[in-house]
Amino acid sequence: MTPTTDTKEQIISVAERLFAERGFAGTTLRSVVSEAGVNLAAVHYHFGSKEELFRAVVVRLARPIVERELTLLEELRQEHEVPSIEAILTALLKPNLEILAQDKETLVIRAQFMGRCRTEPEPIQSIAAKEFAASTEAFLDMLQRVLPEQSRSQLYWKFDLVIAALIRVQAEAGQPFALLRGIEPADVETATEQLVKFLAPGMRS
Amino acid sequence: MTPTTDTKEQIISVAERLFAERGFAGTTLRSVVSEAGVNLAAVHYHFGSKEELFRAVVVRLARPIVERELTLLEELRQEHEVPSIEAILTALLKPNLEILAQDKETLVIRAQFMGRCRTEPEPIQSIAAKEFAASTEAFLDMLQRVLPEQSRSQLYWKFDLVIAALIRVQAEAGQPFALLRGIEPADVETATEQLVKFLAPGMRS
DNA sequence: GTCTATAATTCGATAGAC
DNA sequence: GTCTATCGAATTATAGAC
Repeated sequence: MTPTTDTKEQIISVAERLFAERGFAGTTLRSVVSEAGVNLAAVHYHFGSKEELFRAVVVRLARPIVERELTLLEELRQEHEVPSIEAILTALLKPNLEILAQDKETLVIRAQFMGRCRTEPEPIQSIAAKEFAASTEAFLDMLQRVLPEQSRSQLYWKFDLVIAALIRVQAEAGQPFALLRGIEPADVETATEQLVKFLAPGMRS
Repeated sequence: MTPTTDTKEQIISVAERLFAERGFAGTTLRSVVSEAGVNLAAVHYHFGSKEELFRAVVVRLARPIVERELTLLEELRQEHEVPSIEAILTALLKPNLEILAQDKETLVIRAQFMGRCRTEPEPIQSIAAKEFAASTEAFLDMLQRVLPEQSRSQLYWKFDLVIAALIRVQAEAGQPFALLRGIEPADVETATEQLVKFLAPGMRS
């Protein structure tokens, strides 16, 4: 590890937490560098601007999630001609909740950050959307194969509500009565199952 | 109408839209007064601070919705000892879709604003929660009577996902593939029914 | 790469004339 | 109630020494 990498990663980690807690506009670079223990100028040296720092946070978080989503979807396609709704939803939801549990300390932070990505004003939201939405069409196509009797527009708003539920679960993670309360992998497993159970019947109706 | 009321209402209306689009921290009072065509000092004269302006926006939006929610819930209570899940969800969702659909121009704005209320950092979120959550306990109690076998925390996160779905439907209203495309009473009726169908099975599971 | 110092702007809030 | 003018603080971003 070079000192550069340490500083960059340190900045990204703190920025991730503060963006998650306070949003983009609510987060100042001074608060980031203060908590990161680095100099203010380091942000502009390594990232160029506040906006590019946000992109760096998104990229570090989104890439492995989207990758795993597409992998699970491809596995599903090879195993079954027509998978179950539950299996498809699990392939969508699990990577999102799973990756949050890799590090106990950052679970809540990353969940909240992902929720923020969908609610930030432009052009911030688009920065996040480009990294996160790579798998959306793939999931819609798969759902259409399982539910051919439903119109595309019907699948569209239902899929939208699934994402809304996921985001809400992520954003509320760690709260007293939230679905995703804990930090153990078992909690993520349980949360995924319950969320699938909650959403799957509605997809069919 | 006194000039005072006009100015106050004008500020609230513009603030509602800008808070919805850019969030609390992302909205400057200067942008509000600029679009409202009033003086910067008028905000502090009428509301005292940016935070109190936010509260004024919340109050104007939330009060009639919460009132109608509680009315429908009370009617339900007098009609049936144990109402159906569908009836309860309808009492919750219909006022929200109904009121927002009264004016097409403000529909999306108010929906986005309601979404923001749940994602703003403290102390902003609490300001909104106090006005919106007046009916939350009533609905949770009613749901508990219909679903006594489910734990309170389970009902809590499920109720939370219902609200998340509602807000998403509102935010997407008017879009080509959205569930709520039109603003006619028939559209609201249909959207409510479909949304209830989507959510009710999950409440039982 | 990291630092200090500061430029250039913008913010919420206020004082005081009218 | 509404206005101009401005304060004091905070912001992003940069210049330049080391």
